[in-house]
Amino acid sequence: MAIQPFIFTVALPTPLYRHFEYLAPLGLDTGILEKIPHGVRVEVPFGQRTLVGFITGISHTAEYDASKLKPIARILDSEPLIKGDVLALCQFAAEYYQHPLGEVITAALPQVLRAADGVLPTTKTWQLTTEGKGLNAENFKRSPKQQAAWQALIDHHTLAHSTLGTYRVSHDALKALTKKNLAESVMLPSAPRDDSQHDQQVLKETPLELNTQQKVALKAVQHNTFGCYLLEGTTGSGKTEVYLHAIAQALQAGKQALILVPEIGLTPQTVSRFIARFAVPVVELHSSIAKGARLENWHAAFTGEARIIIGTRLSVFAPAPNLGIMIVDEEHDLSFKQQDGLRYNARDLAIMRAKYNNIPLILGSATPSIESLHNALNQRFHYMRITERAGSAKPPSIQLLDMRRENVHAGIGQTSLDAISATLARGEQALVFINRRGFAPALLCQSCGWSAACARCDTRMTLHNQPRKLHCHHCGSQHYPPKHCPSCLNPELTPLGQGTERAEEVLQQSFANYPVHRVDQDSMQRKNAMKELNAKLETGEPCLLVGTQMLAKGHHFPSVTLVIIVDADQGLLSGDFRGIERMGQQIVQVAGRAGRANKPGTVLIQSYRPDHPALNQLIHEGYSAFAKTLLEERQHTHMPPIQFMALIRAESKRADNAKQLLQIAMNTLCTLLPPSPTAQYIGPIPAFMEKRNDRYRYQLQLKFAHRAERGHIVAQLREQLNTDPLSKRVRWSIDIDPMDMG
DNA sequence: AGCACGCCGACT
DNA sequence: GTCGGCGTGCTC
Repeated sequence: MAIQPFIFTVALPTPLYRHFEYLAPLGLDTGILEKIPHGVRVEVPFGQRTLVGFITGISHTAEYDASKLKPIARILDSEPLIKGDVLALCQFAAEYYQHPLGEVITAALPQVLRAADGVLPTTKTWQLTTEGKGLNAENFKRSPKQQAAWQALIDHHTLAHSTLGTYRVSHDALKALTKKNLAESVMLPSAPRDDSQHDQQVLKETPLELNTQQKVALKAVQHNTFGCYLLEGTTGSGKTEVYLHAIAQALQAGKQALILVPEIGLTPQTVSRFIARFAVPVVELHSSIAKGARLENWHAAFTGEARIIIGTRLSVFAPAPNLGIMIVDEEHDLSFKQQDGLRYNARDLAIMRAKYNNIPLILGSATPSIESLHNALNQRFHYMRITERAGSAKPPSIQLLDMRRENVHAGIGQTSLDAISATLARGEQALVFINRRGFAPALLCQSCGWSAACARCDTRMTLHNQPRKLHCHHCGSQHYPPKHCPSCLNPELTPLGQGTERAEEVLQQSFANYPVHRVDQDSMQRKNAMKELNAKLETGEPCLLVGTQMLAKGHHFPSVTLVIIVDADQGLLSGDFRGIERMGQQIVQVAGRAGRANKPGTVLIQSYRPDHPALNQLIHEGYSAFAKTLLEERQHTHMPPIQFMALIRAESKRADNAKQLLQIAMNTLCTLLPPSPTAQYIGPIPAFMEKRNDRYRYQLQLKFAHRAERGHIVAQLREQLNTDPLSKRVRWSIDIDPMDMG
């Protein structure tokens, strides 16, 4: 009988939507080849370079011309790094988001392991040889130490060298067994999980008492089967306490918990709350953890040693062999959606992962996304609401200010200034929210109408004062402001509109006796800036906080009793159909910073459109009613989550290239599936900012009534578009379930 | 995506 | 004379 060749299919990190076939590495025998599991990393020659890929299949016949196959250079792992639910999740994501599998798997691994020289931390581990396994206790009658060692290896299969003491296994005995070729020590990449820890105490501190609504919510989650639980609770309602109780149950059952938080939400305080509560290993995974530590944390999750894993969106791919519960905190947050490359939504992938593992998933937010609300009202999610505030905290009183009737000083109304004055006089802290960094969003010549524009983008440049420079917030270019108008030579140029720097300046002048702290990207550059600020705020001394979004997320300011929202209307101006939803979420999130302690808070919302129905509904009936109305609107207009969108984006230095590619895409689409009420295509249309960073950007908006149809059509479109030569000269991408139309 | 090959313009 | 601009083609 002829020897059957081994053909391995390998997923590679290239934008080519195929798998590649390779011959077995040289010098390995059949017995070993047969046992190479899927998901193992391999180093392979690919054209002129070598890449790290992943085994996705083994067969004896090649689809590709067998004479052109090259052998695998080497096998990098003794066990797969991507397997089980994570592998399934990668496969799902690759298909759903139209991305090559090799790139998805590569993205799912920590940076260090994407390179061939990256390996898992190894530990010296003892195991029996085949010969050793074949023996029985009788063989050791005269050497009890060796018998004990042998018995321990029979019971546990492998023993990490560092744990010999705890198992009362003698090193000498093992050496003796090794000499007789009954045992051996190998460097294994992962320490096996110690199952004896299950009965150990999980809690380190006494949990807080839950109120009735929290108890109801917790009871609902007490299932160890798949289910999505939308937990809607205002800031300060004690959502986290519900998470902690639910996690405790999973831990007590010996399971792991995976918690996803927004990018900005992963503060040391968040992590320390988990560490304080639980007596189990907690690891965090996000971009500001150093590479080496990230590999260690990832590895601890991989072996099961880490029982709680907290991380940002990428952690939805974190390995966890024994997952018992997942949590997505602030599930409405935009940072769960990756905005380039593999454009996945970690919240949506979390649902899939919970399904694969048949475990519960809690989605928590004070301001649920319209998507999740839809699922909740649909009964696809369990809907739990906490309306009471935990402890004695009182909800803030919210007031809408009609700015058309206000005396305005640098964007801040007299009523607001009076309220700030009174707050400071009472010895309390106030927060002013302006979602624009810099001094002024425009620099204008009032005699001829010229304004400072970015040369690379279709936008005005923002004036910054420290130092005084014009910045483009879209491409990063900056230069000094001209001394006079370049068009009419007028020496007086006027900064137009309000940014955080100007608000800080004006407020510092008005309230000279109190400190004013600015919180934005620019002022928080320094590593410990936030920490230092928090220390100042914790004294409870009266002060003013001025800042952007940064103030609205994650951080708690317990002494703040007054919140001013300067530009509530800004969201109404954006072209995005989600603009109003964003505005509402932002207002509620910022408002939530007020009155968290026992002092009642006040929120003043400055608006030039105080009669806007959505804004009024939000303020008078609350976020839920507001969101329900938006959902009804989406129902009438067939927008997501009622229908399913895909965006084809294209950009190029020469405008017509991108436009032309999208025109080809449009024609292809119309051939694949003619437009109908259940499949609508718009475009090519210019993106929200047509020119950005010297590139012209266009898009095609696709809307389908059926999710599966979107999948089929977009997959075919992608395939056909890739055969067009123009597709190589234009940067283009497919965005499934886009979160913004920019 | 990379990387090589290949053909044309403007420099030491 | 070469250095380097980017169009084109290929990757098991």
